[in-house]
Amino acid sequence: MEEKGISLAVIRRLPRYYRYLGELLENEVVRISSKELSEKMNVTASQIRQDLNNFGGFGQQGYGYNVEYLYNEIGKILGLEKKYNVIIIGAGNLGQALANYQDFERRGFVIQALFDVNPRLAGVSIRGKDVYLIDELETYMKEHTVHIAALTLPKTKAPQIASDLVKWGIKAIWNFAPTDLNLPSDIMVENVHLAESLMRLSYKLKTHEEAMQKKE
Amino acid sequence: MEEKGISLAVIRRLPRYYRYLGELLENEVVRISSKELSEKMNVTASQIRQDLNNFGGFGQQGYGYNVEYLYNEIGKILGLEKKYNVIIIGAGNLGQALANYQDFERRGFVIQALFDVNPRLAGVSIRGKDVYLIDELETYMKEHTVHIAALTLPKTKAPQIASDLVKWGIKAIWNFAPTDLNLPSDIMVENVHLAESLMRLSYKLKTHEEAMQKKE
DNA sequence: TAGATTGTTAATCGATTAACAATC
DNA sequence: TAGATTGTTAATCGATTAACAATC
Repeated sequence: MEEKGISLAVIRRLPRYYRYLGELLENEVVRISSKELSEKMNVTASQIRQDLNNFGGFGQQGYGYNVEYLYNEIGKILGLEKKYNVIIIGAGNLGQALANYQDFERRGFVIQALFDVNPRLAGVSIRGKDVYLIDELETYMKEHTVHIAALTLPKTKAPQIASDLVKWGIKAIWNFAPTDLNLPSDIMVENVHLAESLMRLSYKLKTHEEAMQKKE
Repeated sequence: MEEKGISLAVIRRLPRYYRYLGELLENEVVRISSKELSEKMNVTASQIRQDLNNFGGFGQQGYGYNVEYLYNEIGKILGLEKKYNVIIIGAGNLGQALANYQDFERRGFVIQALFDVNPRLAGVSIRGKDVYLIDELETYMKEHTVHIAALTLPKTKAPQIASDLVKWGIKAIWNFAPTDLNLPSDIMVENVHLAESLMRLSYKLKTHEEAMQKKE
């Protein structure tokens, strides 16, 4: 059942397929061909078929793909049929924003608690989730099963907390701090570097403007 | 001066180089070779040299790269010497988190105002930035120069607001709504799809766990 | 000058696209 | 059965790595 060496490029695209299929499902579309989907998504039909066939044959010749079936299969590939317990380290605006985001719970990511250095936040509750003082993190980790920790704290504190979390048994980190965490290779890390994203936008804008000026 | 067809892969890496060089600069490192940098960043020295040479020869044989000079040059490439006026559409937690993020202002992204549908938020001020009612957006756009709009609103509203913004002259959109915006090709869009990022983490976690079980 | 390291060309590797036989 | 569309192999394209001559 298990697959070897799926390329990172494919994995990056999977959630987008999943989103489009979810929308088709909402619109009660029953079947779709790789060609139709490719037109909606602005990719090639070939790529869709290649990507999916990394995981198995989900379609049917002459018919295409059953939307609901494919949606569920991609969900399984992404591990969305499981429940994950998530804690948020750093209860500032961004941490609170994540705690408030209902979409995550729908997909099986259950936010259990938040932690912050600020004693004024400790004891507060955000959407029914308690905020604890960061000092309580070690005890919490020992008493609960935590799958994922979201790091929404300043970059100065992120590396230390991350290695503590690893020590206390965390297996995956969703890192929003603008730094790279150098953790053992068996710890899964997904970075969200907002500043880098904004710089890419800036680059595009600048380059586009220069191209426009050239034309004139 | 202007370059043709820099690949997206290169552009994605530029902000990361910029970040590492910034840290070296803070630590008062004067020069660095592609080899040293490659070891810090976990990439090949070859790739660093290739990437940089897309934009010109910033180094010196036998010496390496001057950290400050290279930092500034990459900053220029990314368009960070310019000031950009940014508005945030959607003053919920995420919008407020962005408004509070000081790093952006440091890099020349000046958040000018927020907009929200919620009348209770209108009139409020976040870190000195006023929140306006969304109805005032059209007038605001006509009276101000706005370079970038960050969309931190529900996906149901994002496409409509995005096309309104285009109509009113926006040139770049930083999209946090979990949907693709289909805008004219001269509008620059950078997506931040948090749910997709989390799904990739879920995939990695699931795949890693399965690999572990297999070993046993 | 000798040593170091770039800039750049060539070789390799991987990912995307095209094509088509298999088959529903 | 004929038409459609997949699954998959082969061809192409692009990105990464290796190598080395240029040169500081």
